[in-house]
Amino acid sequence: MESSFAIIAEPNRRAILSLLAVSEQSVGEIERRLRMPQTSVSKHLRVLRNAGFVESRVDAQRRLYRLRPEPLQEVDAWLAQFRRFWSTHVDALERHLDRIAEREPKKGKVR
Amino acid sequence: MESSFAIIAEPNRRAILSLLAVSEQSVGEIERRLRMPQTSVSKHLRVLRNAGFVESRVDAQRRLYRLRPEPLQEVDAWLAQFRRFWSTHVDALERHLDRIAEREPKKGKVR
DNA sequence: AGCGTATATGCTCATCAGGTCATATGAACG
DNA sequence: CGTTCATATGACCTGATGAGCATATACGCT
Repeated sequence: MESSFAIIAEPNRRAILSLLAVSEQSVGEIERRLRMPQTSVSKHLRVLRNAGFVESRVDAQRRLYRLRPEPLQEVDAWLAQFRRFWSTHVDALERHLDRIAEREPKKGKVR
Repeated sequence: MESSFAIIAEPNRRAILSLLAVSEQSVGEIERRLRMPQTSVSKHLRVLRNAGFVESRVDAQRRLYRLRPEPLQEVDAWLAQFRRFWSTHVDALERHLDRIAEREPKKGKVR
């Protein structure tokens, strides 16, 4: 389970991360909110901790988990190479639509 | 193989996507550039096409593959919920360091 | 038609990850 | 100190998936 991408491939882990994005949570809280067996929550948290996505803090018998930003930033960095492509793609689409609009001004459907 | 996240969990598929981010490529070109067996490239491309990451165009015996933006944008949208957290986290860290610096000016270790 | 090139598909195998159940650890509190 | 609450860990099973190999399809050229 090396890459950060593999970690967030799992839907339950994404749900946990989304929860933690709001605020620090205990295992029990996650368990209740996601209606997921405690043992499963603990295992996913372990994976997330090993991969650096979360860190835990002890509060009596509870462990409070909070997010750590680095791995998600890594994913974000990988996505960056495609952002350039998105805009040019959108531009191309717009130009395409413009061409159609110029060539076929028959239908007056344009508001 | 539902989610876009599962698709990009595979390293070879990420490599293919990165290649296509530069420009349209044929299967053979991908095969050579990534030094990956053709049959494997074709299979990954199939997965990518089914998930909407790429589309193909026919050029004689070749198939030219190009990127499609939507699924990656979906991933980007999911990441958005954490961006807020990144900045506040950096701020918190800075405030924390500031507090330490003010409270413990004993050790002259600070440059 | 026949051959070479380019790509796709089907099959088998091995691996791995997640769910579940049982159980262990560990702290709080009477 | 024994019980209860909160969390972690280990074992087993099962399903999914990627690699590799063989083969199929399809186009172009002579």
